[in-house]
Amino acid sequence: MITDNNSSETKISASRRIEHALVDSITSGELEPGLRMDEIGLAEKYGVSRTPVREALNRLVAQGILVTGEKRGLFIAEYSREELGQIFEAMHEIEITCARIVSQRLTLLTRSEIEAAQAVCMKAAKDGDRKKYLRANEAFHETIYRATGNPYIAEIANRFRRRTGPFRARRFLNNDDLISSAKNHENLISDIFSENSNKATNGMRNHMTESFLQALKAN
Amino acid sequence: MITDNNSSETKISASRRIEHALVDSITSGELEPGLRMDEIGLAEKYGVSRTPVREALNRLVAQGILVTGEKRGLFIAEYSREELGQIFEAMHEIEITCARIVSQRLTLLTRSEIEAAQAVCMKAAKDGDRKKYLRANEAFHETIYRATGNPYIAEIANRFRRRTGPFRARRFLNNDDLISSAKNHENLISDIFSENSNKATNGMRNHMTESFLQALKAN
DNA sequence: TACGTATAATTTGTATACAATATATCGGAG
DNA sequence: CTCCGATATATTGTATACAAATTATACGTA
Repeated sequence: MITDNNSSETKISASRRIEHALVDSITSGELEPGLRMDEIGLAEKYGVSRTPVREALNRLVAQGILVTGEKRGLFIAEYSREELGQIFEAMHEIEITCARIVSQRLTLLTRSEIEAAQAVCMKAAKDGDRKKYLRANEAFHETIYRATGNPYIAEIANRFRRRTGPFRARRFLNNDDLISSAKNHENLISDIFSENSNKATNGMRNHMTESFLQALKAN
Repeated sequence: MITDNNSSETKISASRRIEHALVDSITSGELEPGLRMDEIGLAEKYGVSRTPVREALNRLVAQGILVTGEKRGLFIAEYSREELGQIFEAMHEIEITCARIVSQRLTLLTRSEIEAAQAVCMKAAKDGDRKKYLRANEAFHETIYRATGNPYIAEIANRFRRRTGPFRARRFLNNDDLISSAKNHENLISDIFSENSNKATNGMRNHMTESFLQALKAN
């Protein structure tokens, strides 16, 4: 959902605020998959009534971040090994498509943005700042999505990233993992910047395969 | 959103009922893009209060079927020529991905299902039953999505189909258009059934290009 | 003790109320 | 006659209330 522009001075409704807060907590892995979302508890926590909480939860369900389980209530989506394989495959395919498109449509601006995003990743990795790296890594991939010039494709890719967030977050255990991930980006970038569709496709394929393997190990 | 199983004897909430009714009316082109969704009007029409209507509308927004316009209120999404190009490109890429995956994973069951779906299309086309053909065509594509064996990819594809529904619906003007579309399916099927990824990719590419051209003409 | 049943406590879905805000209508000044 | 501003109207977002349905608890019986 093509989120709202500039955060500054935009009057934001309680339901949006809660939605964003929850997406943040969930994708970062702070709230664990399987956890039940308690309407009343959330309402109290955010100092509002159930109504805006329900709106927020509804939107998260539509995004696949929450699901209705066996019991009553909404739960943070959790996936069996097989489902995890499927959802990563889907993300994989979208990412590859993005990489191919970007490699065909590079501009000075998009090249710069991608390099800038990568610089932030590298710095966070070298500083050993795990939390910062997680954010920078997400931003890096989002930059690639945007560089397709197609907001609809970018949105799909972002949604998959949000849904798989909690499972990917677990994989960065030590500082070497961060460095290794950032180095991977370098290869990916050079494949995309080659403006060769096949190279870009394979570059992203490798990057995602790597990423998936580590996620599988960690789950 | 992986809709609820068997329609029979499933107790369905008012908000779901309204959501489904609206999705139906919108994707079939019955309600035109740009139309404003009036909460109060809908509440009266369906004999409920604003609350369930709002829930339904919220979900449609999350699916990109409704958008917030300049003025107050929610509107059926309408797209500029450029946006239409982008959204069709996105759908195009997903469909191609589906076709490739299906061609690599055909089973006796999925082959049969695809052929059965096509038979329904052909019959509707020959009968000149436009409304029936529209439904059969959607079902045909959905069958292909499901044949990927990956519900997450299938869901994405279905969502794009719903979003572009109103624009594709316009293109079938006379009976020849129906026949022509159904014949196109035959080629697509033989490309997919060849179990050759490249053939399947190109087959779907051609099919979608054709479809997009006609949609552009009609919009 | 284990099971089934009645009762209590939660929880969901919907209705209604209301304040805040955006849009429309109207009237007057230039 | 056109533009501006004040007032009226409509609409959104949120709060609260409540019935229906689900889940948990307690109790009695075999």
